[in-house]
Amino acid sequence: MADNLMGIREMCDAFDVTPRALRFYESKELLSPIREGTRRLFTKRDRARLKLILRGKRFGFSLEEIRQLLDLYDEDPTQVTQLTRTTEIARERLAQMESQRAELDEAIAELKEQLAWGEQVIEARRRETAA
Amino acid sequence: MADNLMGIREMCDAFDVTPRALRFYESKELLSPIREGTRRLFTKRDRARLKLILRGKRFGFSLEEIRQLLDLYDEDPTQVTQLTRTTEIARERLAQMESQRAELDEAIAELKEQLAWGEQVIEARRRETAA
DNA sequence: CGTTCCGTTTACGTCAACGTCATCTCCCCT
DNA sequence: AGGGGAGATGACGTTGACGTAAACGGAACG
Repeated sequence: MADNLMGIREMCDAFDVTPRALRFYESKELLSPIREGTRRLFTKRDRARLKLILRGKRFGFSLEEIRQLLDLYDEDPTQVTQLTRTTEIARERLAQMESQRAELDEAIAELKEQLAWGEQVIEARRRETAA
Repeated sequence: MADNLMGIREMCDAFDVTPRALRFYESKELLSPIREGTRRLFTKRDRARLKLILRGKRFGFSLEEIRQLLDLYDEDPTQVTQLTRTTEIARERLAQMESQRAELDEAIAELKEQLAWGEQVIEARRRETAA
């Protein structure tokens, strides 16, 4: 329970990322490990954030977008104005995501059509050859 | 029937791309317009290929992947094996896209939750202030 | 004490898919 | 002859997310 802190190597192994990536995320202010001298010690907060970072990446968000979402998660929620701003940002992102989803749906539908066409042609060829 | 050939401007207008893009595709060997002196003349083959290129891009293929598919296609468009390979690749891509969409849906749901939470907090604050 | 690791900083390199100049050549119009 | 466009050819710029190399510091091992 005392050992909340992880070195960079442990982090890399735990999350399958490179040290360079972690330093890079820190430089972009997505992580803020504490320093023991010059070395980085990652807290449980850093680990939670990294998890979200990696998930965001899988979703196709840019690091900058992820940073904004992270800020949304932990920005001081006592100020109504701040909170209002962050929900605005969230709503924008949501709109983007939904339009992205729509585009993706369209592409999927189109690709399926193509696929069906291709398979049909293959089938026809096979019958020709067989005859 | 004689005027199979299009200048670069016509191509751009017809497909809504920039001249730079067309030259770039040519440099990457995705297109090979004939030359009248120094000028490019795009054939019907180029137009067919460009159509495929743009579709490929909508599907999220890289230009390099598209080039390979195009090459595969005119290596021998009558061979079933080639067509089969293409549909295999397409199916893989489709799977990727669908999993991507699933993740996106998940992310949208989470973000919506966050949003609802934020708005609820704002509402509560407002009532506090009003009281 | 020397070597081997792990870690740090600084800084330049990379890849994709073009955008954006800067120049240059032709051709047409008046 | 002068001007205006369209098109061509370099060649450098851009953005995002790191990779990679250089040069250094401290700890641990034998």
